Amino acid sequence: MESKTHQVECHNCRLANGCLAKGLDGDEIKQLETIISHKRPLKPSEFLYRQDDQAQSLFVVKSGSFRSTVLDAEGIEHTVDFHLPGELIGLEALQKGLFRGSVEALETASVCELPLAQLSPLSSKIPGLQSQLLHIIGSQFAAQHDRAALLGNHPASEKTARFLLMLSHRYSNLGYSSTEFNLSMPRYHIASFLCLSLETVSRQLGRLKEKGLISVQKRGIHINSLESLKSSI
Amino acid sequence: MESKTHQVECHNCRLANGCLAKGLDGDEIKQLETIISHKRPLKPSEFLYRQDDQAQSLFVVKSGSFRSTVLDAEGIEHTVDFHLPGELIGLEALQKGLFRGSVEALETASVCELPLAQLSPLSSKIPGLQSQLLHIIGSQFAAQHDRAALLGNHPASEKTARFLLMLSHRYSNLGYSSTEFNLSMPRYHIASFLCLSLETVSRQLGRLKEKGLISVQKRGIHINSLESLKSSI
DNA sequence: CGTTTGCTTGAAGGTTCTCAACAGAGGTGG
DNA sequence: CCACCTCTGTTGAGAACCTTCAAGCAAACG
Repeated sequence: MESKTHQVECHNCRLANGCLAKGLDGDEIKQLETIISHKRPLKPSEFLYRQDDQAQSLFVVKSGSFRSTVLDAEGIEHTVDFHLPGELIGLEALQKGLFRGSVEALETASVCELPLAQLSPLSSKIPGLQSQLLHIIGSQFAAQHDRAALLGNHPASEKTARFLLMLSHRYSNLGYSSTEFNLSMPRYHIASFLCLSLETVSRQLGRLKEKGLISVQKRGIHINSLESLKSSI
Repeated sequence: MESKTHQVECHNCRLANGCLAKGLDGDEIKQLETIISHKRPLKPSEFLYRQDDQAQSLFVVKSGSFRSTVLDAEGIEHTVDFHLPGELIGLEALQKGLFRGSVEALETASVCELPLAQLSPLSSKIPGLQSQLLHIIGSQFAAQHDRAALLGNHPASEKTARFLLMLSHRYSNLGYSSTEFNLSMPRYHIASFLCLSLETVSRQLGRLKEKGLISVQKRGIHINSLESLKSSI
């Protein structure tokens, strides 16, 4: 059952136009579908892959969300990023064929699998695929720039507000509400991502609530005014 | 004079085997050389490009070093990375054709210029070039994972030691000494990169010196024992 | 129904930042 | 040639911020 795959249908996937299939014609999409497979859905806290695993494939998040982590030399885990639907995972494996971090499902989640051995030749054959691949790679780098600005030298209050605004922006790009969403990760994962203690994150969310900028009910976040939240930074 | 270009000779460049030319045969290298140009060398603190500039090209550091920065929404500058010879710069522009950060020479420095419009078709034609391009992209992602582990949730003393070890490692990969090198950036750029105040960086370097782990003379760093420095973390 | 997990809140303590003064190097101009 | 200024780096003292330790609560789970 582990390796059972399902039929892939990029042409009626709602994510297709933020994904690799964007800009391809019907025939090209068919070729792409032949190399893509689906693994069975992952359960919460199940690993998609682990640091130092051999990498046969890249993955695109189809549903749910993921967290990627690295272990440093001392064995301390750092949360590098969260991944929402449509995002490409595993690019760091292009260097040596090894995954340089682990990726873990935060909730029930599914991915499309792109075998590296077939992706590269196919992208040489289909120019639109190659350019879309480079486009997506570029967005990942651009996102990392944004993340650097988010995490850099800011007090905890700003990091927390920026974190919520980043999620808001990403959900909005996916067609979801930009002011109302559920956090798919616990406080200590947010803390690890923002390089803060979990108590500080909890307190900062509390302060944003006190100020009337957001409403918080456990994992549920409601941003009362995007503008006020932005200007609070 | 601004746009004067010089002849490019990948085949006798000492960086070639960490660069795009790696694994290409003589004829393929010739094709690559036809699309690469050199700009005149940049002077210290001169910009290679600025945030939101139109991106026509990617760049590879040929000599000297660079610093890349982002401005956040509030106009605060963050140092995202330092770039040493052999490293590819500008990948974040693959998304929208705009540079998402600025890149500034830290000293007299030169680059090879790779026009995007010609790089993509050429890499379709030369499979070895495409795979080497993906390989380099992969190393950039891998490096970002390492950076996350460097910067994440550590006290200032560890960040500083890790920073020196990272530079040591990178210089060593370039064939330079891993224990003796000159910092090409002032303390406040290190501080901005590590998310610390410049005074804290200065004090931490002082403490590493007091402990006998390193010698510091302005920009000159000598690591007395790599092992001791590592185990001090 | 007890245990575990996630979250909140309080108090104390430590780390880092800010403000400030100072010193040396390098460049400029009189 | 020297005075002057700027830039860079060091060092100190106090304040602010964040972390750690601790206790308590609610919801989820077996």
